[in-house]
Amino acid sequence: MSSRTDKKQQTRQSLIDAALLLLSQQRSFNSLSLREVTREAGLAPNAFYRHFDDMEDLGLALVDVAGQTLRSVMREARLKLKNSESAIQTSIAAFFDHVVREPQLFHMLLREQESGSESWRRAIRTEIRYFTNELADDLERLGAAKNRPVHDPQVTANAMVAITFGGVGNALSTSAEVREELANRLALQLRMILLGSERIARSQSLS
Amino acid sequence: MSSRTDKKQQTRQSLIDAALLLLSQQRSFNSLSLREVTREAGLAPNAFYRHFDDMEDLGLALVDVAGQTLRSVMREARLKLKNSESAIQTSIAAFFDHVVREPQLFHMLLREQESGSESWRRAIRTEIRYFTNELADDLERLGAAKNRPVHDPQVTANAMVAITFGGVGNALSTSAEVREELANRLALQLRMILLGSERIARSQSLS
DNA sequence: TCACATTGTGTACAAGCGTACACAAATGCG
DNA sequence: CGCATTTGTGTACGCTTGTACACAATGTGA
Repeated sequence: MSSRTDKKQQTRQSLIDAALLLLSQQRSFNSLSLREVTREAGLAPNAFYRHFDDMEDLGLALVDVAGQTLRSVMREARLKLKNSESAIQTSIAAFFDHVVREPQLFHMLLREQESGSESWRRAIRTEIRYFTNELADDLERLGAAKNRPVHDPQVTANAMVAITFGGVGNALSTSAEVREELANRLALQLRMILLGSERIARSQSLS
Repeated sequence: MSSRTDKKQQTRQSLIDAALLLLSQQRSFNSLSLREVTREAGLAPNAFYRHFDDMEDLGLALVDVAGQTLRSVMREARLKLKNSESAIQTSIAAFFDHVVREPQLFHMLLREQESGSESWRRAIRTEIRYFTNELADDLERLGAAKNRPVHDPQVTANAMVAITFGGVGNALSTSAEVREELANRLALQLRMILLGSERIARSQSLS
């Protein structure tokens, strides 16, 4: 259709890509300057304003992208999950794989959860809550199916997500071997939570 | 003795205090400028160099302070812990109390764990590992005393710390009521981990 | 086709930054 | 005491930043 709006989306995307490229392990988003991003994208500084109000605005777009990819990864993992025994292991593996292969987005999510502006934090927590909710559903469903009850799926899922995100954060900055060790440790920790949750559920169903 | 070195320590501290003051919920450390800090401390910009090489250097000093206070809080909590039944609840309460009353230091720890330079991250992880080790010791000792075994205390403690730090991070930006709810949720989650760890320990001691 | 709206450029400016340098005041040591 | 060192100040610089303004190119709709 309109070749104009196409073009616009394209350069908008190039700004996003530029920001993502500049966003390395060591550089936080708000250490990026508007000029730097446009430079990387091969644009004049002023062109930025044709697409975003602000650097903060760009940041929100990034959070959005990160959330979408996160959800898509989860969906994939859930598909693989059906014909597998150890749900935890495969899910973690998928998650690690994705995050390690494309660390910038996830790392930004992790970092700006604590550092970003109020609106970013809200956006990020919404994404994480979304993630948590889906996991809670899974837990409840699988728990019922396998006759392994889960106490307060929401809280249980929240714990699992918190631990996973923290663990993955650590894993980002290490070698592949250490990473595998971390993945195993994480799996063990998740199992602890599940077992504990089950135990509480059982002890409560008695009374 | 030397009134000179005294004075020096004093203004050094004033720089640290100034940085801490500027470090609010919304401002990350590396958004602070050298000039800003000296301004807040009532000094000329150049005076900064008499005390620190760099802003990064100042940051390391802050991490150090944060680690010390964190450990002191833990020690206090451990004292209270001896004559109490529910170890988890009281520990969490102490931890929350401290962190909420003086959020800047802890929040910086949390935030720069992901955003800071390599050396900061190392420093912060060292502090956290320290914290984790002490908890692991406690777990093992208390577990043996109460005949409630703990599987791999290090890993168990790591999980508890990860969850606690994440939870406290959330708690920093909410009202007192929500905070109490979060504290309760956290306590439940920690209990899950402990129960799960115990379960694994028992099942392994059979084989 | 023609006028308008849109997207991007070039120039410019004021502000803030880190830091180099020369210097003042105070302190400590021989 | 007197000289050297230390701690802090004032000035000055070159650089980067965000953004305002005028303008060019180009696609769009009447």
